[in-house]
Amino acid sequence: MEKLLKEITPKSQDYSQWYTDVIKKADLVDYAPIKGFMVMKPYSYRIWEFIQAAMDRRFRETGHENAYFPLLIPEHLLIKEAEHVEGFSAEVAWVTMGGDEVLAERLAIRPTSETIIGAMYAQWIQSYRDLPVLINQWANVLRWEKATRPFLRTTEFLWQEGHTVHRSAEEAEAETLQQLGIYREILEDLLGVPVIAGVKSAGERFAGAVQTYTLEALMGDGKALQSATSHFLGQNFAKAFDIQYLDEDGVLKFGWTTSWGSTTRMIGALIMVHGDDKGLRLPPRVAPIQIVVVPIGRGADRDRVTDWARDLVNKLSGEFRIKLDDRNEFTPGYKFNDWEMRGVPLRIEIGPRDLAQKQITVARRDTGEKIVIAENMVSETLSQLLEDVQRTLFEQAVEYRASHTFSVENYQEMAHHNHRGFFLGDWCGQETCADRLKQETSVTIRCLPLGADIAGTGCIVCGQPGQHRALFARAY
RNA sequence: CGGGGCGUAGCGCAGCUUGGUAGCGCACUUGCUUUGGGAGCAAGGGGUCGCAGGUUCGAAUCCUGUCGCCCCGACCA
Repeated sequence: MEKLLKEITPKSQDYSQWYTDVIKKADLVDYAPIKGFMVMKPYSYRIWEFIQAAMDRRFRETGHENAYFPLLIPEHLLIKEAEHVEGFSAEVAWVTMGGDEVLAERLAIRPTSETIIGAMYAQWIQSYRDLPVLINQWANVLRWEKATRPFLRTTEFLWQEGHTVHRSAEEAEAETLQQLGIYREILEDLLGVPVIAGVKSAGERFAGAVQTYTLEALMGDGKALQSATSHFLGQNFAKAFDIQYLDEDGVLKFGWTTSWGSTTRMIGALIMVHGDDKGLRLPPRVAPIQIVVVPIGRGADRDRVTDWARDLVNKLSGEFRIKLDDRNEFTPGYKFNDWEMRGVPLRIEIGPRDLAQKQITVARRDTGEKIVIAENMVSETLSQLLEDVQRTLFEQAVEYRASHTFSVENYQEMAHHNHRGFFLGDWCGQETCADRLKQETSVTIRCLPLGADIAGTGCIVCGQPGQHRALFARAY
């Protein structure tokens, strides 16, 4: 392997520093002049736009519509659902002044919108004929966090939050799971991030939810990242906000609500799952630039090669997100490293030799492999290669996860792996065991994977009969 | 909120111990030569040394305070 990039700290040396280096050097973000906030630069915002587009399409296909609710929530609304307030009170930012005037009631900057949306739904819903209500919102939210990291946890972040109301518990639960399925598609098929679907234990549940479903992904340092959540809220919010409808039988009933959200944190998952010591590796489906073309040559050769490369780019630009790097001030070697750092999936090199033989040389970012393609095969070979990179990145992530997932019969076994990785074990269901585990090892219950049966080896903490098969890990 | 680290040019740093009016590398500008894995030479531009007090003839350097950022933990997408 050739010399590593000087600007990026190797993952093995210091994973956090590696992450910080990559997000900066790949031109994804800049730190904002306010603690805990970041600027998403065009390169990362474009990735977010691809995620948005794919998700939005799936939401529409499943009958949802977008709407937009206010940024500010009056205090009296925020505190209506007791558990919910308790869960969020520590991280709410408040607006107390309007111009020079002190406000009569302080206004919360939304940490999430269940309350204000619930208040509106209560007014909109009268009859069973008004149900279901299936609305999604693309928005920013604010949570006053103590420790922040770009994408993974920032004070302000972008997300979508879906809020639905249903006539029955069954329908609401089905909605909750359906949306979880969409998140899974986005993470796995679009971002190439394999996830484990499960239900949160009571201690990890969303404040005010009856049931929280989650997708957990394994990062390159062996820590878990909660990558999307979907909540069945039962009638908790319906009762707090008086969301009632008159049913067919003439009886006034409370609706059943759900909420589900996913955030720019998914970009953090993307970076950590695929990145390597040379920088970012982007799956073609979300790569702002899928193919970069680097002309090589000197003097007259260079002009001929560049002209030819420009023609090629023009020809292919309808089909691919392709860019010609004809900057004269950098050498090819510099450009190779630069685009690798930024994670571009394929690089085309065109030099005098290629020109003479009517061929192009393609380098894959995922494997580093170089392939020579005849001119008349370029278009179809490139699309195949892009698909192959997309698939390979996902497969590599699946393999990494498989080799870092361990079944354990007691929690001491986790120490053999430095508490890094996914651990599957039986759990008795007692929060005291979960607390003790966390206290001693910083490992938490990420979820109870859907469809997983207990092994019968007893709770990994107390040894009592297991009630659930659980996925344990240290988490971001 | 605890622990650690750091604030000097756009970035990375040296200078501080022992005070004397700021330097190196990269980046940037111009010119020439270069280009199949981070090019070379030459000439340039750019800094109220985080901020505020204090000590001193004189402070990047010493003292006091303060603000900010990064990392690691505890709490949360």
